[in-house]
Amino acid sequence: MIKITIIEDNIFARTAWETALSSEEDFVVLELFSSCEEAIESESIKKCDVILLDIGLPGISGIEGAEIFSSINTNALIIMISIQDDDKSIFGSLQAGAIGYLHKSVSPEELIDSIRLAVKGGSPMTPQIARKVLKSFHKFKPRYTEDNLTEKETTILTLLSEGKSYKKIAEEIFLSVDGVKYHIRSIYEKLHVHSRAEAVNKGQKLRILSKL
Amino acid sequence: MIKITIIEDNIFARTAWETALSSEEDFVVLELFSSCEEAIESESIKKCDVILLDIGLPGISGIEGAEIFSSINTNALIIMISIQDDDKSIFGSLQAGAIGYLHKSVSPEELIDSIRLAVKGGSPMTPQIARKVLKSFHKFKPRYTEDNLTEKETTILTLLSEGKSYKKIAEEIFLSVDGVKYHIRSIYEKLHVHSRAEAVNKGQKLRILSKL
DNA sequence: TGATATTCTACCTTTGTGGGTAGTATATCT
DNA sequence: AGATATACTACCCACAAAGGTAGAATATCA
Repeated sequence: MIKITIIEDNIFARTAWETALSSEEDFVVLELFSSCEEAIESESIKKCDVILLDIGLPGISGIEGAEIFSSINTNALIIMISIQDDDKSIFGSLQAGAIGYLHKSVSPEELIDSIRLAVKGGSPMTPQIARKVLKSFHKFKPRYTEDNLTEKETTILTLLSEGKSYKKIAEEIFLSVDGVKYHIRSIYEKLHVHSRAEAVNKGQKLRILSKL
Repeated sequence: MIKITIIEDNIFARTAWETALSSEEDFVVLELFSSCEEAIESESIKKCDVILLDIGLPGISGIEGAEIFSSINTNALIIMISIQDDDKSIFGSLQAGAIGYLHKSVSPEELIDSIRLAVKGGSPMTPQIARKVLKSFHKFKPRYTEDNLTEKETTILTLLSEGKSYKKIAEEIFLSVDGVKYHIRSIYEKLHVHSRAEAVNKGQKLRILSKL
C-alpha cells in the first residue's frame, strides 16, 4: 500500500485529488492538510510514503515545507504540484528535497501515474520542467558579449578556485607571477569582480568552473 | 519532418535504431556514423534536428562529441544513449549540452517516443536517471560528522563568497574583525581549506552556498 | 611601414589574509 | 568549586592579493 499525504489550501483541488487517488486499490490517502503548519505536527507526515505538496500556501510555503518534511521523514517522496514554473520555485523545491514537480493542471490519471513512477524510483516532471532542469546543467557557451574567458583564463580561474597562490599558478603554467596577474586582471574585469572569492563564486554560477 | 543523425559504433544497434526510426512517417534518418570524427565533418550534423549519440565511442567520446555538436548546431537536440549510468557520464553529458539521456536497452517504441518528447520541448530520461538528476539538487543535510557549519559560519561563508573583507563582514554582523576571523578559522578547519577561494569552491560543491 | 592590439614582464604601494598566540566572559558539566 | 568548552576580542607578523603604471616582444591590420 502506498500511503499518501496531501497539503493543498484549495479545497477543490484537495478533494479532487483525494477522490482520484482513493479510487486506486493500492493507494491510501492518510490525511489532508490545508497548510504546512498543520501537517508538521501530524503523525501522517512521519508515516507516509508520498507527500503531494502545493507551493503557494499561506504561512509556511511549500518550498520551506518541503525542506521541513524531508528532514522529518527522510523516506517520503515529495512531489510538488504548482501553478508556478519559474526558476525559483522549481529549483528551490528541488533543493529543498522534492523528487518531482508537476503542474497543477495534471489530470487525475497523470497524477496517479506520477505517484507510481515516483515509488518506482523515477522523478515525475512535466516535460517542460524536465527540459529546464537539464538545461540548467549546460555549460555557458561563449556569447557575443565579451565576458567569456579565454582558455588560459579559464585554467587560471580553476587554479584560483583551488586556492593556489599566484606563485604556484605561475609555476604550473610556466608564466611569471606578473604574467599570471595580467590574466587575473582580465578575469576580474570580465566577471566584474575584485577578488578571488568573488571570481570563484561567479565562475561557478556561470558554469565556467565545473560544479563537480 | 524530424531529421535525425545517429552516431553509434556498434553496427547492430545502429542499424536497429535506423530501421525502427525509419518506420515513422515523419522521421528521416539523415546519416549514420560510427564515430564523432566522421560526423563532425558532415553536412548532416549541421542540418539535423535530433542527434542520437552513444557515449562509449572510440576516439572522441560521446561526451566530448556532444560539446562539439552543440556548438556546431545549437538547435540540435542531443540525446545520449548509453550503457553507462555513472555520475560522470550522466552529468558530463548534460554539461556538454545533451537534453536527454537514455539507457541502451530502450525499446524501439521508447526511442520513438523519446524523440517526439524531445521535439516537443521535453527531456527524455529513464526514471532512474531523472531521479539521479533531481537528487543532485538536494541540499546536503547536516550529517553526524562535524563538518557542518553553524548558522553564523554559513552566513560568514556567504559574505566571504561575495568578496567582502573581514572588516565589512564584521560591520554587517556586528562583530569585531577578530571575531569574524575566529569563525573563519573554524570554517577553514571544517572544510579542510586554507583560503577564501577554496572555501567558496568547497561551499558550493557541498551546497552550503546556494548555486543560484 | 606605421599604428594597434595582445601577451607578457617588471616594479611599487596599500590593504587584506592566514595563522600563531593569548586573554576574557559565559555557560555547561561534574 | 574546579574543569572544560564556546564565543569572542586583541595583537603580531609574514606574505599574498589587488591595482596602478610602464615597457618589451610579437602579431595583425591598414
